[in-house]
Amino acid sequence: MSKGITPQSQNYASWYTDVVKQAGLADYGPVKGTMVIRPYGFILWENIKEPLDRMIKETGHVNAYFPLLIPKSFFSKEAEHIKGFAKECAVVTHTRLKIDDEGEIIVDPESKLEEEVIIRPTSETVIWSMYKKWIQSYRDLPVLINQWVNIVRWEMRTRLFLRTSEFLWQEGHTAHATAEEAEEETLKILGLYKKLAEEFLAIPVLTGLKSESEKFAGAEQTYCIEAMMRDKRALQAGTSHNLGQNFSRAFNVTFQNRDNQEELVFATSWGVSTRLVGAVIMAHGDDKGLRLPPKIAPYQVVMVPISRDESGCLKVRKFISPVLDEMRAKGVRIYEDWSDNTPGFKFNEWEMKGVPLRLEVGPRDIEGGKAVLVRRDTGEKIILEKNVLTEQIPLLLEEIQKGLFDQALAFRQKNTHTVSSYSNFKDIIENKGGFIRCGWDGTQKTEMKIKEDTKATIRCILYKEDPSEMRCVYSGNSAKHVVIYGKAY
RNA sequence: CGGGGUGUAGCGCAGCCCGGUUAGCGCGCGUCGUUCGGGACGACGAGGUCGGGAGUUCAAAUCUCCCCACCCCGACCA
Repeated sequence: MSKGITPQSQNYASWYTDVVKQAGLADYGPVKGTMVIRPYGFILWENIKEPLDRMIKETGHVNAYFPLLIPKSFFSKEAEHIKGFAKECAVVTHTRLKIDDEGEIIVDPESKLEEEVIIRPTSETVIWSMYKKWIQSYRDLPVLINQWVNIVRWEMRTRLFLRTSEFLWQEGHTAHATAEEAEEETLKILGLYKKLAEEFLAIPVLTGLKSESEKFAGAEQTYCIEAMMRDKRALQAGTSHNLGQNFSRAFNVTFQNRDNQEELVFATSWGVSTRLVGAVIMAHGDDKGLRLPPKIAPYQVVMVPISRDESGCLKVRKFISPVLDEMRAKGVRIYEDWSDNTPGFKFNEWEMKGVPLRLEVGPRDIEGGKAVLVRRDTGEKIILEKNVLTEQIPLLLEEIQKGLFDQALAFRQKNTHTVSSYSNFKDIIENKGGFIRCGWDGTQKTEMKIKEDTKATIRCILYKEDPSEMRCVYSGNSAKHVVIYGKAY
């Protein structure tokens, strides 16, 4: 247990906030619902972005930038879309301030906009207004554009990284000539997201389809990656939508096909956000703080010198610097903590910050030509000869990466229950928590009833699994889908 | 928007009932010294419109009224 961090078992929500603040990841901004991402948190986000951006580009997409401000009228074009987002749109109504007679700064009533603009809660509408201009022929397709931007969705209740009024994300918007191609794109991106989560964030995810009530406003189908946090709740970590022709119809985006016929284009959109940082925190963190996967950790190794005085520091430096230089040349991210805190303080501090490996170098090590390594994932202490460090540390980092994934996977498996009776379902949701795998008759009525009873929702439909042997856990009718139920963030 | 609560140093709080010295404590912060293999210690020090306004009073952090802000719990969301 760590000083100043509420244990997970006592209050998971407090644990989360404590860790985010004390590890220096983020802080609350001055406007309710806003978040300041501090450098340590931002490096983490950059390290998540970097591999995803690379994968997005490798699959033929290009980055661009569309404006933050969107005419209000655009939102009325797609009926479902506006229904979904209307309640959380920030609206710009005026363009300037002025100083009134009492010296107070007020909104200048004379600067009221003719047409109000909204701050993007997502960019489908602006993007499709532009695609209309750019797409005429099948030769213009596909359009494969992504953007890394901030968006605003006005929220009542906020939690750092998980739910804030403004957040950062990546949103891809593609246009295709056929429905098949759009579906293929939607799934391709889902695959990238899964790969990002599992290979880089070390978070195992389920992939599936959202139910009608949970899908994106304006989509035909929403695919998602869903992860289990350490409090056994589900976190939607990414979504990929097949928008069909809904937006091309709303914005009248057509193209001429090879047969000289006019057709509406097919669309997709997909995104992951800074919420992934929250996912990393909650999928791996323990009572000591963060546990970061080496691939995305801001620092992979922290070197803590143990020394009595200045000359001791010098000896440490002389002993270990060549090793550190060599590792840096191999691309290992290393932080050397020369601050004048005590070693014990530093151990706790860097454990809280989740650094995968700690390297301790003190007089005893120098004398024996060794160094002490401590793994953050297992707490295991390893003493190694100095001359094998450069070779061993990268291997250990790989092991830790894998170790975190394996732990998370084992945890999810242990907490996923296949059930066939509703009483069993309720018992597990109330008393044990976790994911429930069961049959669903596909009706909205069943979905609503279960939500009312238990607050659990369908996290995803396992569309690849065959439901023919199953019955609906609620109605007892033959199951239309195999689904995963859980309480969600 | 309905219910509950809190505003006092950077953070966390005590003091308020029952008005009365110079408003206090812990952490943090600064300087110096001793320390340093699991959250060190000592000395000295800096830091306050007591959320804001009005009122009662010889006297208000403390009593009265108004306002403001934020937090927690219930209907939405990546």
